[in-house]
Amino acid sequence: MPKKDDFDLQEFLPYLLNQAAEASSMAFQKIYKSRYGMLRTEWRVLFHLGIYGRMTANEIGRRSNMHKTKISRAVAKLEERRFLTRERSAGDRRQEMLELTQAGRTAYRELREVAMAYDDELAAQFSPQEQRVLRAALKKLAQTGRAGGPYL
Amino acid sequence: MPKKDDFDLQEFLPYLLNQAAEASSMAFQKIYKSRYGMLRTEWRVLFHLGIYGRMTANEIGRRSNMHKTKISRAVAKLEERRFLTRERSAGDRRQEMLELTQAGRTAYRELREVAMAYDDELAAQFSPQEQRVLRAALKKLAQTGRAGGPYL
DNA sequence: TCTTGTTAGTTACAAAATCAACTGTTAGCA
DNA sequence: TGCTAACAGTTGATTTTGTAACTAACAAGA
Repeated sequence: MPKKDDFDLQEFLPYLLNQAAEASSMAFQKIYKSRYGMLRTEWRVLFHLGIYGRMTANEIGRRSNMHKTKISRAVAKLEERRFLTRERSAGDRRQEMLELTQAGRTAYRELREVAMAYDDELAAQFSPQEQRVLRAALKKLAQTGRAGGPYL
Repeated sequence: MPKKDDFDLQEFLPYLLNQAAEASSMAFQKIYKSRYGMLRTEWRVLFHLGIYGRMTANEIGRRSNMHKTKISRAVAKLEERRFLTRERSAGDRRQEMLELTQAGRTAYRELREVAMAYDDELAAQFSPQEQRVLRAALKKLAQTGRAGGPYL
């Protein structure tokens, strides 16, 4: 019988995190995909504008850590669907201010309700203590490779 | 001043998990990509065979939760690079037994060392208690949408 | 044995992500 | 002013993924 290796893939954090992320994204994805035909990048842009209000594509990129080409395409899609408008900045004409339309805000609010309910369901599996530890740990891990975090 | 929305994207678990997963995968990805030209699916297949020994593509799929087309392509790539061999099963000639070659085992062992060291580094940010809570929570979340878990 | 249904794995095509090069604009400075 | 470098955002080419349809093999019952 061939010696079984003792490395446990299920304990390897990058792998485990990916499994958890994918599994927990599924149910939410089904909704924004089927209900609005959106992509992941699209709901993210929608949420950034819904939560923080007017901002440029660049700032969305800094906050969300998505590449600017992804954002550019997501913005184009959302504009096409009349969920947002762009306005070239007077001060710096390279950048455009993005802002949700009424329809965009409505979509955002609906999806936000779904997200909140879903998050509650996910979190309900854990004690308040566990939730705190989990969220704090995930935030730390999300800093991996950035200034201030390890591995850079 | 427009009312700032109170939904906190940084607390939304699917989003937070994704951020943590991506950030923490980066450093490891750099290594298997630059050193072996591998894709995520490829190191996963390599690891499954390295850890558990001979198995079929199908079983890798069940364990890793990757779609069979991804696995099929990863296996083809790994075979091309002479990291594994396939052998059609005598009992059921639809399936093929996959097994690492010597070169495959060497690559696996090297990457395993990297993975273990990296995981240690990541985990070092947390107390033993926090680590237990984190890993347990991630395993639960990874079950989301499966039989036995919520949302199905 | 024939039919029907299921399974393992592959392939073809469409959708999406990545990467590099591009446009137009601003900023710094000689 | 005129030159160069940097920056915001877009576009096009390539790579990777996802979806569906496919082949080949098995299984089970009429």
